[in-house]
Amino acid sequence: MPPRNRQARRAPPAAQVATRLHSAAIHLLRRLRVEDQASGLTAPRLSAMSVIVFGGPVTLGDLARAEQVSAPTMSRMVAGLRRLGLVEVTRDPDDRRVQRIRATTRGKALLEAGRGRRVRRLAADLEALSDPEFAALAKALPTLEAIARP
Amino acid sequence: MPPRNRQARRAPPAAQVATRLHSAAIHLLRRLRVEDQASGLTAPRLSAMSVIVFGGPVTLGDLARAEQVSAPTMSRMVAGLRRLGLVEVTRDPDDRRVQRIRATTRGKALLEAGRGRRVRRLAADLEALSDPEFAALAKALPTLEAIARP
DNA sequence: CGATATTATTTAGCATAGCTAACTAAATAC
DNA sequence: GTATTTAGTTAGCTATGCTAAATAATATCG
Repeated sequence: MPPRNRQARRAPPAAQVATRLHSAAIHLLRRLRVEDQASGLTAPRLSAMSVIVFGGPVTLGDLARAEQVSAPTMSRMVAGLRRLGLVEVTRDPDDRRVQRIRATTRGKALLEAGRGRRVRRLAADLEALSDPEFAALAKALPTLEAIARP
Repeated sequence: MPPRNRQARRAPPAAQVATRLHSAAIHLLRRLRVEDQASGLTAPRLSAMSVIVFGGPVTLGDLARAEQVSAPTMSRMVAGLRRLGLVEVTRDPDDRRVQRIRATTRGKALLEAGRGRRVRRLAADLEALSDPEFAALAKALPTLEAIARP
């Protein structure tokens, strides 16, 4: 008899789930991105602000690595955010080469507002789901989170 | 007695699922983005190529709307992709204002290769899941897809 | 039918975002 | 105490984003 699949019967292959999950993630975020216009910030700046706000005080190198851009690019971006009063930068007293970048109150508020718009839009769509659909999604959530940040 | 929740008992609120789903999608794609370096294309170009390859021949306006950028921005990007030999552009015979943009064989190959790298990486992570985790994810997939593109 | 409006795209010009190469300054190694 | 490494900046280039204005083709309407 043929070898069992990973699930007792007829589980879709991982490659197919990967393809569809990848595509769904792209389309989901593309759709939610519309809300970002209201923030008045560019996408790279919003993304950097998100790392700064949720990642506590970060160094410039941390930020560049997190955003997968070069140090000079991030250096300039932080300068821009600083001019806008969204972040403040102090020197590390123990190692005076490194900076500690943190969000100002205004910066936090701006990011939270933007995130709120995205999440509220998504939540509204979730409300429209049937109970079993919503339950299935909620049940898969921890696994999705594990996959997202290994 | 208190009103029942949407699920019989203790379903998480939509807002919480939305927050977590949003965050998971962001982190998932941020992680997979690493693979894009190998393509040699910038992120906006890869994204546009994806719309062109999967969306059949598209007009410049379609593309600009899909990518949520202005027409001038997309006009220039298409010119760049054309210089690289990744797309070709013809005029619509019925309405000579509009273009029909389509991927060349080389363009298709390049995009498929990049997508393959991302999907293989994701599939490898999915393989490491336990059977119930994988099953839960597979079960939630259609709902996720419905939410992703309304 | 011809003037006018609308639609699709391009051009011009500006700010931001991406890169590499080369520099400064501080900390570490030897 | 000189040499090396590490963190960040400066310079200079290309690409990506925008708005305003131009061009060209189609659609409208009187």
